[in-house]
Amino acid sequence: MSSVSASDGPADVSAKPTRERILEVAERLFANQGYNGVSLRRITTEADANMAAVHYYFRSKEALLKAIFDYRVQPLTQERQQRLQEVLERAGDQPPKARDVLAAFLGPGIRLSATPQGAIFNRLSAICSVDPDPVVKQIVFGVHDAVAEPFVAALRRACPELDGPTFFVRLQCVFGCMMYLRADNGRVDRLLPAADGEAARRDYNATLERLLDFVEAGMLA
Amino acid sequence: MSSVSASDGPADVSAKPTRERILEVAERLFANQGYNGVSLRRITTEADANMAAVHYYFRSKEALLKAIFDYRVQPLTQERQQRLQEVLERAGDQPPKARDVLAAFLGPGIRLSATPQGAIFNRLSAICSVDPDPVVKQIVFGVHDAVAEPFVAALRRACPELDGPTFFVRLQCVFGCMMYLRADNGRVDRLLPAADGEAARRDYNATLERLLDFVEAGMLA
DNA sequence: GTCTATATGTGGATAGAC
DNA sequence: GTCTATCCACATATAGAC
Repeated sequence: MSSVSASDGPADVSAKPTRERILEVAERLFANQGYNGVSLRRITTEADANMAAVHYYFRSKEALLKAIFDYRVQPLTQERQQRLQEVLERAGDQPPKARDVLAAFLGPGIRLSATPQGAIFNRLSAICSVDPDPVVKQIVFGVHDAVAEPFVAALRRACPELDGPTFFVRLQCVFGCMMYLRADNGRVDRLLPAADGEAARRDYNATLERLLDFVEAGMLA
Repeated sequence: MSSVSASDGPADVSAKPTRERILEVAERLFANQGYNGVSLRRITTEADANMAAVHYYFRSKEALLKAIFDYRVQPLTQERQQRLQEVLERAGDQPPKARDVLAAFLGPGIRLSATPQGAIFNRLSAICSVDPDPVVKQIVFGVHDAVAEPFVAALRRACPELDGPTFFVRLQCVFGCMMYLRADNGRVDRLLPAADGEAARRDYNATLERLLDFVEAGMLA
């Protein structure tokens, strides 16, 4: 992203090295049309490169997707882990508050939508997390499992009164809410006044609070 | 589904007419690997037919997917509409209860998972609803919009105190929960004891109640 | 109605020049 | 490091025999 010269903006993409141009274009196209919906030909054409460059830099299409996720997920994971740690330290020996745990996990992802590039990755992440292709599934689940485990353990401690299957269903609901918001697939826009969707998207911070209100109430019901 | 002769079960698929064999196999394969992840060759091979039969009966791959949805969604829509009407009639001039509206919309879909064929269609429906392919999106959104609109209007009346953007986000959460449960993508199974997931899946009726507890609390928070 | 054979297009991957 | 040209597998769709 941050390249050698001061860039004029996302449009001035040809100033960056070929490898980064490919990464950016692939991320955007995958986010809009899915991994299997975009050909390497299309990516290289729009990145002002050629097919061979992909195999030179990434070896394969699959490895290109993996590179995108590795690059983007690392800072996300770090922030999540740090926030969770703070929550757990504040709680001391007591179980943490459900809302705090949820905020530590959901916040960094939702806040990504503050930047256009982050919003693109959010859509990519959400789309890939339900992609039926085992290649895609393995990459996405793999990069997220490490950070999801301590979060789930903390949330479990925050809701000790729930039985196992209930916690299972509710955790699915939490993932579903997060996924759907990050995917932002336009379904609800077809059913509600356009102004409401625009207002919600304008303030991602309020969106996070609204999401937390929803999932906190759901987990504590 | 209900064919001429008393079938021995889903394995005895060759007793049915070619058109129905293709429909069933395509539904199952699409549900597991997505529309673009399955070739007509694979479908016809497993349905004990050949490529040309698909074009004879359905004209194209896209029309085959549409036929699956038309066939499955019709009874679902009818049940949803009837339950919603009952809820509205019970409420009279008063706004309906949010939980009743949610139950009318979510119940028929979740209960589909009671039968293996229904569970397959639920996965298909969920996967396709986030499929980035515009062809797929148009088919799925199209068949569901008609029934979603009165449901959304009723839910809006049940939550009059929410401002527009908040209702927008919360409705996205409701769709996200429904979608994720119906997709049942195995993500949460990787993070929780296997017994909890199995127990939850065994009793789809309890799953529906757990889902309703979650989304009702979320909408009324 | 059901098949084989094939037309036609596009995908990922690679060889080899520069 | 970057390109052109090409290989090969597989996709949808269709023509035409039976």
